[in-house]
Amino acid sequence: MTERRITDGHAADARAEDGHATGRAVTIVEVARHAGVAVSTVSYVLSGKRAISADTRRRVLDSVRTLGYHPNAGARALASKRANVIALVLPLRAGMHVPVLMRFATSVVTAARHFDHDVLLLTADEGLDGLRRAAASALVDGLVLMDVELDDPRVPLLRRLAEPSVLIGFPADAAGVTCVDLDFAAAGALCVAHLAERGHHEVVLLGAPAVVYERGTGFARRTLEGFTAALAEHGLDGTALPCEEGFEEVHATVSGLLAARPGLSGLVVHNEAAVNHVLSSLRQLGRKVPQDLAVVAICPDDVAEPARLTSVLIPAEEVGREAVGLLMDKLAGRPVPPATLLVPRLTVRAST
Amino acid sequence: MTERRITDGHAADARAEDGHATGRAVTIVEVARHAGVAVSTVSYVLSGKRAISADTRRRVLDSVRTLGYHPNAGARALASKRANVIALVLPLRAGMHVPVLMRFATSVVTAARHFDHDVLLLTADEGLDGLRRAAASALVDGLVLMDVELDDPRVPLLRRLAEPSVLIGFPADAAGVTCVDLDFAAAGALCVAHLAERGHHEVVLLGAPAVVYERGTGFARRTLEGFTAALAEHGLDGTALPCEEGFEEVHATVSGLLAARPGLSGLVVHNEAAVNHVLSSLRQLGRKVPQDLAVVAICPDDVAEPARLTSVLIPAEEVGREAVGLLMDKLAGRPVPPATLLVPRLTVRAST
DNA sequence: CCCGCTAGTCGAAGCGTTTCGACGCTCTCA
DNA sequence: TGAGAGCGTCGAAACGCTTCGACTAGCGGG
Repeated sequence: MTERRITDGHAADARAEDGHATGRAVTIVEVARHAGVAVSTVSYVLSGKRAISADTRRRVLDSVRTLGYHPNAGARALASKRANVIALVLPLRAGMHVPVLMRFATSVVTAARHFDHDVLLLTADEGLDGLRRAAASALVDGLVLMDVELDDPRVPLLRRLAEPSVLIGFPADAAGVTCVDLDFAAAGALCVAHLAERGHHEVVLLGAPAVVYERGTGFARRTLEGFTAALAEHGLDGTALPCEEGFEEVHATVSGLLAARPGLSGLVVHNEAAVNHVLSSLRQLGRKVPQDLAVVAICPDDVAEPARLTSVLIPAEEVGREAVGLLMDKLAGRPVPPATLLVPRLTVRAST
Repeated sequence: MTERRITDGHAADARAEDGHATGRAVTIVEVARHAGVAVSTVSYVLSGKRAISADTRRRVLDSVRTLGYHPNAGARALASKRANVIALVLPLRAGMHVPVLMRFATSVVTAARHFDHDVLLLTADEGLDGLRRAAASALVDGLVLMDVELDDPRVPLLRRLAEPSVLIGFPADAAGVTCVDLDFAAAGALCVAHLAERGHHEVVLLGAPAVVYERGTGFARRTLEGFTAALAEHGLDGTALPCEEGFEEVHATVSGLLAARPGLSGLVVHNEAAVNHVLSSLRQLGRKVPQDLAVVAICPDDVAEPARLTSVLIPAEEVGREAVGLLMDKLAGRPVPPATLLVPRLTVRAST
């Protein structure tokens, strides 16, 4: 533990008389008095749940503004049984691609704000208790979970929670839960179709590290299935290989692959950590992209863009937005589809 | 939703059997009845704010457990005027080093949980209104802000907010706010001391791009000061140079530097974007690290580690923990120092 | 022997909202 | 012309918790 050093100085307690920022909070009672109406009327003006005359509404809103009224979140939650807060459960497991995670997170926050909700951050390491606590204490109205594993212990808990939830990703048994994700099978197929269209006859999928497949992670497996099916459909020759993430391993894999398959002309890379190594490796081996070998990646835009890679992007923003939308539907009692697969889109750049 | 439920006396619910996860929430009234005590007694057992006999305490805690009671967060917040939630304000500006950001965030969450607080995620793009809203609605008890700019518009607002806050980083005018950060001056000095100890006599600091110094950014300037002072203290020869971030510029700077200072044997790099370029550049110029030139970096571990660089790391976890600790102190009315500087630590790797 | 303590418990008054039912109105239409 | 049907507003009852003051024992000191 690092000791801390204290610099001296003085905490000057500056507190300006600058409107609504400090001091005891304004309550709805004061607004009502100021506007000359009943408390309930103010509430109805603000919620719009009953008709209010234009004149009254204006007076109330004026008072709200001049007094700087903000409803007390706790009181509101208590009375309405709605906290207007959703939980975002983030993994902090290493190995996740952090920038993508962050994009998910911010898109969830932004989307939630559109529905006048805030976001409580839960980390996965608090485990089941965290979820239980947040739900049972009515701290949150619903949950969005990221990085769902195939056999995720949280899923059974979610099923029996009163609070609705939406998963980003698919567990093995998705019965009774709502899931959103990119349609990775379609993404795999799309890459193959693109290469087929470009006239390639022999293509290989370079995927996640072997351990990811063994763990049976959903998206890796689904990409593989889509890829394989599309291979057959388009009558192409090819196969899929796991791929580690260090440069040395990638280089070994790539050179082995090229030696074994002299006819290989297309590569699909679904491994954001390895994709740049693959390119370096090809360069070192004297293969030009796309002349000698076409490369399509399935990865976030901020990886594909600088490398000028043709890619299917991971639409983080869209997924987050969709997840929040679904959660809001569930909160409102609207029916939602159990599974939402976002249609992949391929962006052609310089690598094919 | 389960709206009605008539329970008389002992409620034999499915709830207790299946881990208290579903159905209408248990209230403190039910706990009190079950334990045969007054509601207030239950409250005091749970909060420890009054003496309770061992026997009563045990009975109450038993009831809490068997009923699966979780206090309602809204009601608690309303009655106690404490939400037990703090806000974490994250920038989503591009250009931030995202993995570091993430480490900050998780450490804040973890630390907050230690104090039985949760974390509400606010993104900086909601701007001042977000802060104002969260504070005024009593959604949160306090705020932790990251990525504070020198002339940050949020600082004046914070000064006048009733809710306490802690900044990670220093604004130009830090009067009236509480700040935490790594002690960059000490970090600069530490690098010099390390090189002096290794017998180097001439060392140079490669810092942030010139524009950053011109803008007078706090951490860059503080590193420079520490570096310069330490140079004098240890009787070393040397200077400091700004450093752009593109490879070409770095290469030009480095080769110019080596030409101008044939005696140069140590380099301190405080620029996480440029540090790898510096290494490549030295390699291209045929200088071996550490034989011909020793290099110390001030950068996150995940940059230093793969490059095997001796470095002073940015202690994200510690900063987050410290920020939360300070915020809790302020919430408890304990006095806190206006500025807390974390003592830097140097990790020796292969580059010196 | 009474007084004042302290430890342990209780009852009840809030905390600031939402929401339900009720109450006048004013219209409309039979 | 009188019975509904809205509309617009109000008052009061929740919501589930914390906390304050009060009360009862039991106990040591003057």
